[in-house]
Parts: sequence; C-alpha cells; structure tokens
Amino acid sequence: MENLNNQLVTAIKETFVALFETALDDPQIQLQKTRKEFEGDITLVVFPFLRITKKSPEQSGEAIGEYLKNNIDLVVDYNVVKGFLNLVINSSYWSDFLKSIVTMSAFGYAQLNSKERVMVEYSSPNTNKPLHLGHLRNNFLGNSVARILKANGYEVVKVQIINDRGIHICKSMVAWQKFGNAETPTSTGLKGDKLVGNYYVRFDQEYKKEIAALIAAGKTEEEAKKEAPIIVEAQEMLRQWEAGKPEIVELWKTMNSWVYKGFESTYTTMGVDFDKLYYESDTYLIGKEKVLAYIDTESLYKKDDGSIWINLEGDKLDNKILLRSDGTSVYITQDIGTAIIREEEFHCKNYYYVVGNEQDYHFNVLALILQKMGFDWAKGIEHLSYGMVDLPSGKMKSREGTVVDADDLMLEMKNTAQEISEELGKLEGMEDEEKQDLFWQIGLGALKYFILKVDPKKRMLFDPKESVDFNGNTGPFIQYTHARIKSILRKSNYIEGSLDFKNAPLDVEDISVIKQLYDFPETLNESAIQKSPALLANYIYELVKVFNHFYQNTTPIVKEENEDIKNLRLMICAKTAEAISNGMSLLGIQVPEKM
RNA sequence: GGGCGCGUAGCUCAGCUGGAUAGAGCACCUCCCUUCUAAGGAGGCGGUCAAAGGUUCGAAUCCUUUCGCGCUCACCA
Repeated sequence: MENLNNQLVTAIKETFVALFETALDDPQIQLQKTRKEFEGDITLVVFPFLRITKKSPEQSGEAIGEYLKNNIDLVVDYNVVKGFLNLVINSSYWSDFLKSIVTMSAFGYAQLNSKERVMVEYSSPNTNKPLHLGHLRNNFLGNSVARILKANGYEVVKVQIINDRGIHICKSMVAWQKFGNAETPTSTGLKGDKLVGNYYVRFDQEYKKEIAALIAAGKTEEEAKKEAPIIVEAQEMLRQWEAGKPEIVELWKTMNSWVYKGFESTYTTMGVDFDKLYYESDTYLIGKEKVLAYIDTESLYKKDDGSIWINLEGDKLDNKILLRSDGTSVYITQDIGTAIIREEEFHCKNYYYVVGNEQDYHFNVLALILQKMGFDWAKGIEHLSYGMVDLPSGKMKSREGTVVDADDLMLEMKNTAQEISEELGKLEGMEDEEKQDLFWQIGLGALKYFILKVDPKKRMLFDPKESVDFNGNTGPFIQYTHARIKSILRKSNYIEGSLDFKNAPLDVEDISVIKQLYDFPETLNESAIQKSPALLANYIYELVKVFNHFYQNTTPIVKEENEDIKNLRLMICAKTAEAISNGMSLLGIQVPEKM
C-alpha cells in the first residue's frame, strides 16, 4: 500500500504546479500529525511557501486545501489555523490499510536476513561476582536491540566476552583458599556466582584491615596498598596463572565453572541468550600478537623500557599504551585482538558494543587504533553507550556490597506481581504452574519495561518503590490491555484473518487506533536506526492508551449487533493485540492471554 | 585543566529532521464498575523547558557563553 506521506507529497507538488506554476523539492514539504485538539489527520505547514504563494498564511492554506479537496480523493476536507493546513484523510484509506495488514502475521517486520550481518555484544561480565542492576540494563538493552535489528532484516550475531582472567578473579581465589574451608555451591546451597562474589567481598575486607594495620605501623597509604600481604599474594597468583601452574589453573577452572553455572541461571531468568561466547583467557594473547604484527605502522612506537605505544595526538587524543614493559597486554590490547578475531570469523557490517558510557573514550580509541592499523571494517564499530543506573541512596558499589543483585530484584518483582494478582483475585481456575509462569511474566515485564522505556543514553534512577507500581506507564498496564483484548476475542470466537468488515463506517475511535497501528512499521524502523528500544516502548504505551480510550468509548464489541461494525472492531482488536505482542517481544517482554 | 554527556511539572520520564496553547505516569483532589477484565477511563491541580545572548516568519529543539551535575583522560579491567 502506498505510503500516506508519499501520496500527499505527490499531491502537494501537483497542487503547486497547478496553482503557482512552481516545482517543489521534497524537503520543502513539511507534513506532521495533526494535534489532537484540531480536526484533521495530517497537517501541512504553509509558512515555508509564503514566498511562492505571495499570500497570507491563511489564504495560502485555503488555496492549497481547496485544491486538494477538489482534486485528490485522499483528502476529503481541510481547515486552516494560522499557518497550518489540517487535512482530513478519506476514511477509506484507513480501512484499506487495515484490510491490507489483516493477513500479515507480523506487519512492519522486514524479511528475515534480508540485510547485512551485524554483531551485538552485550553483558560481558567479570567472573568474580554476581550480576547486578547495571547488568540488567545492559542485558535488556543488548538483547532488545538485537531483536529489533533482526526484525528489521539484519542477520544478527549475539555475543559476549567473558572477563574470566585477571587480578579480580585472583582476589576471589585467594580469599577462598584462605577462608573458604573447601566450601562449594553444593555444600553451601549457594549459587556459584554468589559464593565466589562473597569471597571477593571478603578479600576486600581483609585487604582493608591489612592496609589499616600497615598505616598504623607507620606506612603511607600508598605503600600500605602495595605491600599488604593479601594483595601481594593475589598478584603472585596471577603470575602463576599466566605461567600455567597446574593447581592454580585447576582452582581457576573450578571457581569459574561455579560462576558460569550461576550466570546461566540468571540469564535464563532474564530471558537473554547468546550465539557465541568469547573468553578473555583465550583472546588476551592474540591482541599482543596482532599489535606486534603491526609494529611498523607509523604511529606505533616502542619506548626505551620496551613498552609499546600508539600516538593518537593527531586525532586530538593522547598517547596510549598497548603493551606493558614486561610485554603483557592491557585492556585495550585484548579488545583489539577480540575485534580482529570476530571480523575474521563473521565479517559483519557493524559491530555494536553495548557498554556503559564510562567507556566512551575507550571505544573511540579502540575504533581509531584499528583503523590506524589499516582495518577498514573498524569503521563499522559502534559503541552503544548507555547511562548508569542510580539508586535513590546513590551509587552502587560492588566491593562494598551496596548493589542491587539481579536475581534478588527479579524475584522480588515476581513476588510483587503475585501479591497484586492474588489481591485482585482474577485468576480463578488457573493451574498453579500457569500462575507461577504468569507472575514471572508480569514481574519481569514490569522490570524490563521500566528500564527500557527510558532513553538508553540517559542516566536513570531506579526507585524500587516506583518500579513496584504496576499502574500507569508500566509493563503490566500494557500486558493487562493485551489480556483484555484477548478476552474479547475469545468471547466473540474470533478466528484470525477470517473476517471481512465490508464497508462498515469508521468513527473517530476506530480511526485513532488504526492511525496508531499505521505508525508501527516506521517506529520499528526508527528504533533500529537509533538502536533505541525506548522509542518502541513509548510507541506501545501510546498505542495502548489509544486503545483503552477506544475500549471505553465504543459499545461493547461482544454485544454489537451490526455484524460489519463488529467485524471491523474485532479486526482492530486483533491487530492491536498483535502489535502489542510483537512490540513487547522486541523488548524481550512476554504478554499474557489472561491476567 | 582537556574531552564527552546531561539539565523539561514536587518525583520519574516523553517531546522525531526547528513549527500551533510544551506532553505522559506517579503523588494530590473530583467523578465512572446491573457495557466486553477498574492493573482501566474522564476531569482538576502543577512548567520563566538551568541562565543569558544570537540565528529564524517561528527555538525545549540549532549556535555562542555562563552555571550546575556526571563520566573520562592509568604499565586497572
């Protein structure tokens, strides 16, 4: 079906040729949705044409409107307010649109894998502690962006890199060796990531004690931090790990395997997954090789102490170290290696890194270095930078244990959903298992929607009290509307795509919902361009509000006696439910049949 | 200090390439369940869009400056 705006643009060009003998360029024609308080569907801004029309804004609007009304079927009426020409679109356009999507099961979606291959990296945790609220934003965003890209026709590869080596994991290992009494997840009944995380916290406590003791004994703070026995021990362990000392490697493997098992369960609850995992322990040496291989590039240089640097001053950045004087890799070197491996393996058009905005500088540098090394594909690297999640009490600090644990939070949301549901008591006759499933859907839906509805770039505040409110602009509100629609469809024995509504007249309520549905494809496309699930989330909210108004202000469909009108409305209901369900699933949120 | 980002109602957030009287939700105050699920709907209260200049027929949106907040600039990851 021909796009409405395109049709109007063509018609307006024709108008200007006929009335003013002028050929317009597309950008001059500004169309926007008519605001609710005025009559009409689409508004043409006439100010830019005053030089051509040589008339007042009102007269110009009148002239254009009159021509359109008389000569273009699409436009049935118009009105002019100041310099705005409001056009009323023929309602047959809307019913034709509705008919055109009836048989599509996912209108707005592009053909699967019709576009290039792209990679989305997200999550990328450290293996020394459990996932927390910050990771939830990362995972929800990454997973949703991947789904949105896929729906837009891209072939998407979801990956994460697991930071499984380094001083942080050695800290947990040392603490476990010293204070662990051979505890295991089985012996304690704790999730593996929680157990290991506890020892990370324990390490920090001991470390702080030792520092305090050393300072009391006359050392400076700086000395104390370097000399505390427990940190020395952790560093020594890292050296032994790199040297491949069997019992250390064994311990490392064991503790990491605990963590992976814990992560797996958290990911399952979150509803996210990956096509390929990269482990830093596999890739960290490759970065070094790659850097050494490109040592002759003009901007790479070696200092007297043997460390290797890159000069980025020409790009208004600093000099950046790539290899330490002892020849070991730093963070960015590993990322260089990983990026190259990925390109060799997948040849993607774009590499999206979902990583917090505190690493903006790092990713600028990474892309730049790779380009300087001569990799053209590095231009496709894009950092999907998102803001931090704050708590009302301030910032989260994992070492001090002031974090909101991901598992705890998700469970709490599910429990809240359960309490509210049971209080409302609408779930008669539902099996217990089905109920539990529903509580998870609602609880997680609330959490995901709460996080995804805000612009990823912005820092956001997570207020637990507000997140537990299931009224208003929330996931459950949307899920509820879906359930209500499904109930209507059940009661009227609606069979998908099987109804025809002939020439039932559309009233304003019908049109307002259809118009919102009409915007779905464009919103889906725009959210892919901007990599913003928030756009989609806010669209769905708008759709749901419009539908609820329709629901409240039309006679109950189940009791509607005019078959054509009934069928029309059922169609609107079915398509709205579908758009809600598809849209929410792109946010990684399930939508129930009943609630 | 350099770089990047942010600042919209009491609170949390929308506001697309500049366009009409700046919108929602929460909170607070009214209504509406003998019409399909009230986790809903209708209405009220609440804003010098951080500030000042500039560009424009027209600025929350673009430019400049200032103020405030955050992040970042490690031989940490």
